[in-house]
Amino acid sequence: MSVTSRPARARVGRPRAQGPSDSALAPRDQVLSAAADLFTRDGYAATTTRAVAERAGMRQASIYHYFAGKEDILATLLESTVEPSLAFAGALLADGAADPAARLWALAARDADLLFGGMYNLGALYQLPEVRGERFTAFREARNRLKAAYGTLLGLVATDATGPALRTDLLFGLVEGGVAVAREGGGRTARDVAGAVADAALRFAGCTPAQAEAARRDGGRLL
Amino acid sequence: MSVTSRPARARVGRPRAQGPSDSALAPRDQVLSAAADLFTRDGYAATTTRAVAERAGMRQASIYHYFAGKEDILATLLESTVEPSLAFAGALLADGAADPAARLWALAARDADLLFGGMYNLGALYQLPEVRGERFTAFREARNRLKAAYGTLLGLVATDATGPALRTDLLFGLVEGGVAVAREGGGRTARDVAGAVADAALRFAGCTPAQAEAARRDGGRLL
DNA sequence: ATTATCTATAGATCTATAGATAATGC
DNA sequence: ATTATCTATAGATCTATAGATAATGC
Repeated sequence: MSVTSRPARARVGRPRAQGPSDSALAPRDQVLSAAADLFTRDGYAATTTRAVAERAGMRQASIYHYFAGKEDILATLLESTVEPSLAFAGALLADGAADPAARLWALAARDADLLFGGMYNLGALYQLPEVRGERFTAFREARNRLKAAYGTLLGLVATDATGPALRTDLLFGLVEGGVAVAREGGGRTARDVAGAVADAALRFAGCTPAQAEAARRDGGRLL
Repeated sequence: MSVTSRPARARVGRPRAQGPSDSALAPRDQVLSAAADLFTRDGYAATTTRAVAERAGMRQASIYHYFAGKEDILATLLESTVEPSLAFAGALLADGAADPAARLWALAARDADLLFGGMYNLGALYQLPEVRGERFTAFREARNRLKAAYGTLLGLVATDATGPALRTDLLFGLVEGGVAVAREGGGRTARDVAGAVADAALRFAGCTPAQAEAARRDGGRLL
């Protein structure tokens, strides 16, 4: 969802039937933003292209000027969501000087923030049943690379190596499970939930309270 | 999904076009079973009533003999899934003699088994976006009662009372997050995952390894 | 008579395409 | 000339209902 700024005036092309948009987003990003809202709330199959277009302020057919089809919109959202987490994970893995527990905390905190700290609960997209489809293989591969980064850091923190793959999956599930927690509402900020998730990740990795405290402090500097 | 046994012969009513079913299930349960399979795999909106009926061995219109509509099928599945967990939780809460950590372990283990230990990954139903709809209020209320039971046991185990509601939500999310882990496959049995989830719940509650070991042993007897 | 099923279909979508149109750019 | 949009619609569904039918029960 690259937020391209829109030229202030001089809009080429036929005007919109609903009147001009007051959004600061480029039209393509208006579509993505509308789709993020609706897909995360109502799911992919239950969201019609008409609903996406209307929320973006244009007619149903007009979204095909920007996307080849409905699946293309979801694929774009998924890939642009996982990318920043993946880049951050790469940087953390390369930073051999920092404490592994601090790096794990930072990865979980940043990831949680990206998953459900924004305007939309983008992490909910990951759990849509449609994401298992072939069109989204590139996204799933990126997500697996992110999981591998969790696994590497977890291996550096937790010394007992019982079922490392399962432990990694559970840790990953813990972070992504924060999505459901954040969605419950309950008057909590996403930042609270993200922090609690990152703390739980340390506890899960077997840190003592003292170690966790230090990791949290040092991890905060890595953000 | 009450598994009513079917009379061995003497089938009243017009025969099925696809020939008689070789399932041991009553027709209504064949529909529920088919729907559980498809809803958990493909989601609710993406599953057509035709697909459910065909998998159940009958024609699309015939499922309306057993259910008022598509939503009714999902509501039935949801309610019958949460009920056993809720009954077990009630029994555990009443059992004041047993160690709280052992009871927490037992609740998580049993719940995980019900969520993803069966033939279908029924826990995936809980995360369908449609479940937030009004038709499923009764289910959501039952689920909140189950969450309250987790909260009560967690409060007895974990002495530090920082954000008890958030901690409960995270713990609940950890257990339900096991659904996604079990779905990944990876050659693990659901029982492995359920055990790992229950262990993680104890670690999350702040148990030391020695306490967790004892709780696991005693909790196993409560199942 | 009762039951479980069937066939047929109405009415309401939903996605994607075809082709027109109303702006600006040159 | 190029662009972003529009209107209109084809073709493919999908859910639910109406009413017929082929069994058993009495």
